[in-house]
Amino acid sequence: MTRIAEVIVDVPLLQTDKPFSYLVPSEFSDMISPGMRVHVPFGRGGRLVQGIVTRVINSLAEADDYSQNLNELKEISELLDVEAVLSEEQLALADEMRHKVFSYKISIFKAMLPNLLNSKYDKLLTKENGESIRWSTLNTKEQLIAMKDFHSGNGAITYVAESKEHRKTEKFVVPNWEALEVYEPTKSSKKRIEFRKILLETDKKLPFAEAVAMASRPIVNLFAENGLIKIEEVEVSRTTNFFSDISSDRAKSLNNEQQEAFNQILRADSEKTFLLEGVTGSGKTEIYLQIIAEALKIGKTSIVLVPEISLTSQIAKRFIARFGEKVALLHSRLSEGERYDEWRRVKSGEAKIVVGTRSAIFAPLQNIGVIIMDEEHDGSYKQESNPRYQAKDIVLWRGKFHHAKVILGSATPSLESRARAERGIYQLLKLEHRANPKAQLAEIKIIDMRQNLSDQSANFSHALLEKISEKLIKHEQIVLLLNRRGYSSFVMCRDCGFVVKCPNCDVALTLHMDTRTLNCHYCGHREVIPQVCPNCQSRKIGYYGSGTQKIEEELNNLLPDVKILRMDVDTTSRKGAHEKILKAFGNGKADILLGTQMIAKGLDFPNVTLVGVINADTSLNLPDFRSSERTFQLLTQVAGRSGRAEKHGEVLIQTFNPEHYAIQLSQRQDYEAFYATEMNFRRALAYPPYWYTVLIVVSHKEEEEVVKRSYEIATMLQRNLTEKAKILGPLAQPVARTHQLYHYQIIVRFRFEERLEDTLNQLLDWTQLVENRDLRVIIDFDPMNFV
DNA sequence: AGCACGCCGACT
DNA sequence: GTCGGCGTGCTC
Repeated sequence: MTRIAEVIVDVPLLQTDKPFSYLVPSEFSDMISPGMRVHVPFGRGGRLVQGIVTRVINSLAEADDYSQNLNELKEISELLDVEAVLSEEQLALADEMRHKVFSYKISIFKAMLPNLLNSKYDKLLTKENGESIRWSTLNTKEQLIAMKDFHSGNGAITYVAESKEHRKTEKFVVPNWEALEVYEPTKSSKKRIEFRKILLETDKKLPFAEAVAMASRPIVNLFAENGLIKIEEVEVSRTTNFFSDISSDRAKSLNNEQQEAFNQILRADSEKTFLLEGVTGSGKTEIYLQIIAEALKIGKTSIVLVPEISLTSQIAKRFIARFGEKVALLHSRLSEGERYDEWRRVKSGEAKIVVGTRSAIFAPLQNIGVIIMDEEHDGSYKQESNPRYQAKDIVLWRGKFHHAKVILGSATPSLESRARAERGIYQLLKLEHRANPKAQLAEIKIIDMRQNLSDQSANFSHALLEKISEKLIKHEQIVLLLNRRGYSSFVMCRDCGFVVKCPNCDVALTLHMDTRTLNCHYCGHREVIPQVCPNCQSRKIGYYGSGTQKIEEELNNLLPDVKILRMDVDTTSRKGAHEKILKAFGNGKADILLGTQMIAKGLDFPNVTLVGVINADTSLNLPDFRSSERTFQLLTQVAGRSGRAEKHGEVLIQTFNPEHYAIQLSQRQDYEAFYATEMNFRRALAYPPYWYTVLIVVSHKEEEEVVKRSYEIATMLQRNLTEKAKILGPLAQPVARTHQLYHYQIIVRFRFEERLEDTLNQLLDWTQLVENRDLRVIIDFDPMNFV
C-alpha cells in the first residue's frame, strides 16, 4: 500500500510553514515514522531539502488540506534515520510552541536538534563528458559559466542534500589468534614474522595506528586480507575528557534547613513546582544533587539548567563528581561534534542527568523525574533570536508532561516566580542561612560617589582604593565588578546623580545622538538634552560609562605593582579562555579580578575578601522596567562572592544613587523587602507580573514605509483587542537604523486578552501579503530587553 | 530561500 | 532577431 508522509521542510518562511505531503517509497514504507529526518525534492527545480516527518498516513483522504491526486505528489528521496530523532513528546512540544512563540515550525525543530543533524545542500554539475563537479567548489565566476552552460543545454544539474552527522571512530586491529598460530610466513619475510609474534603476545585489540607503526600499512592490510586480523571500527565519544581529572565525591550531610527543603520536595506528589529561595552559599546545589540521587534510585532522569558557561564549568564539576558518566553536558561552548555526541548519549539512555544551558531543556531524555532551573531569574533563559522561547515555559511544560518535580532555584527570584509562589502556584522553600556556618554573609558598605569622587581618579573612591591596598598587604584577593549594562546610553549628573526620567513611565530616557534628544522607550516622550542638571543646576551632566580597559589602566597607574586579570567579552572570546582566567585567579596568579557581569555568577574563591562594585548605577538607569530588579540581583549575587570561606568578606558598592531602594536593600541583602517594594511599583505602573507585555518590532528599508505599516499594525491591534489593552507606539527603536533597515516598535501591555494570540497570528499572516514583502516583523512575547 | 517563468532593452 | 536583465509567484 502506498503511504503518505507529511513533512515540514527546511525552508523557514511563513508560506512554507505547514506540512507538505509526499509519497513514501515502498522500500521504507514500514520503517518511516514521525520524528524522522528525510530529504525531499522541493520546488520546481526539484532541489533537495531536509524535512521532518510529522505524520504518516495511509491515504490522501486523511490529509488535512491537500486534496489532490496521488500522482501530483512527489516522492521522498531519502530516509535519514532508523529511529526518530524527535520524540512524540518533542513533536507535541513543537506544536505547543508554535502557538506561543511566533516563529516557524522548522526553526523550532532545529532548536531541538544538534546542528550536525541539519543537512547541508549542494548541487552536482554533470558535464557532457560525464565528469561531475560540486557547485560549492566553484568560485562565483565559474558558477556563472556553469549556469550559462546548463541553460544552453549542456550538462545536467542534480541536487544534493547530505546529513552532516559524523561519528568519530577509531580503528582497532583484533588479532585472530587461532589463525595466527597456524600461519607460517616465509623465512625471508622478517616483518611478517615479527608482526605475527607481537600479535600472538598481546591478548587484546590494539589501535590501528599503533599496528601500522609497528608493521607498516601494507603488512597490516595483508594480514587483514588473510583473515589473520580483523580491522574493527569502534565509535568513540568526543566528550570523554570531561570526566578526567574530576575526583568523585559523596553526599554531604544537610543542615536542618536544607533537610527540611529536601524532605518537602521528596515527599511532595510528583508534578509540583518549587521555588527554592536561598541566600548565596546556602547550599542549593547539594539539595539538587540529593534530589537527583533519589530520582536515579527509582530509575528516573533529570535535567539541570544553569545560566551560563562560567557557572556550567563549576557546577558541572559537582554533578560529574557525584554522578560520573551518568551526566551529559550540553552547553553553548561545545563544538558541534561534542554536542552531537552528548546528545546521543542522552538519546540512547546512557546519560541520565543533563546539565546544561538554555537549549538543554530540549534534551531527549525519557522518564524525567526532576527538572531544576538554577538561578531561575537569569535573563539568559530567554532566547533573544528566533525561536524566542523562554526556557522556563518549556521547563514547566515538560515537567507537566512527565509528571516531574520542578525546582526553580535562586537567591533573588524573578518577581514573576516569587509572585506565583505567593499565590500558591509554586511551593516556596526558603534557605536563610549559609551552609557553612563559619562563612558569614559579607559586610556591605555603600559609597556615595557624589561626595567621594577622588581627585586622582574618576572611577575609584578613596574608600575603595584604601580598602584595596589594605587587602593587598594581607595578600587577600579582590574582585572588581564593572557594570556595563546600558553603557553610556543615558545622561547623568556627576554632582548629584540625577538621571533624566520619563514623566509618564518612570524609566531613564535614552540618549539619541542622531536627533540630539532624550527619548522614552515606552511612550515616545521626547525632550532636548539638558545643558545643566535640572535638579542641581550643575554643568557636569553628561554621558556615563567606562570600559574595562580604561579601568585597568587607571588601576595600574594608581597601584603600579598590582597584578590584574581582566575578564570581559574581549578576553574570553576564545574557547577555554574563560576557564583559564578563572584558574589563574584561583591559583593566586593575580591580586585583582576585574570584569563585567560574567564574574558575578557562581565564582567561589576562598581567598577573595573584597568585592568592589565600581558603578552600581548603570544597570539602574536602563530604559527597562526590570532595571531595579536586575541591579538588585546583580549586587546580591556579586556580594555573595566575598568571604566564601572562614575569612571575613567585605563589599563596597560605589553609587551615585545611594538612596535607591535596589541599592539600599541589596546592602541589607533583604530580598523579601525588595520584592514587596518592587511589586508596588509594578502594580502602580502596570508592569509584569501584573501586566504582560508583547513587543512587536517592524522593520523596512524605508522609514516612511515602516511608519505607515506600524501605524496600520497598531490600528489593527486596537481594533482586535479590548480597550483595556494598552498599545504603546509605534515609535522608533533607540538604534533606529541597523542593517540598512529602519526599526519601529509597538508594545502591547495587557492583563487578559483572549483574542491576542489569534490577533498576533493574524498579524503574521498579514506580513506575508505581497504588499508587505519587504517588511520584517518580530513578535516577542514577554521580552527581556527593550533595547 | 531558491528556482523557473515571463516580459522588455541592447547586442552579434 | 535573441541574450539576459530582473520582477513575480510557487513550492506536496
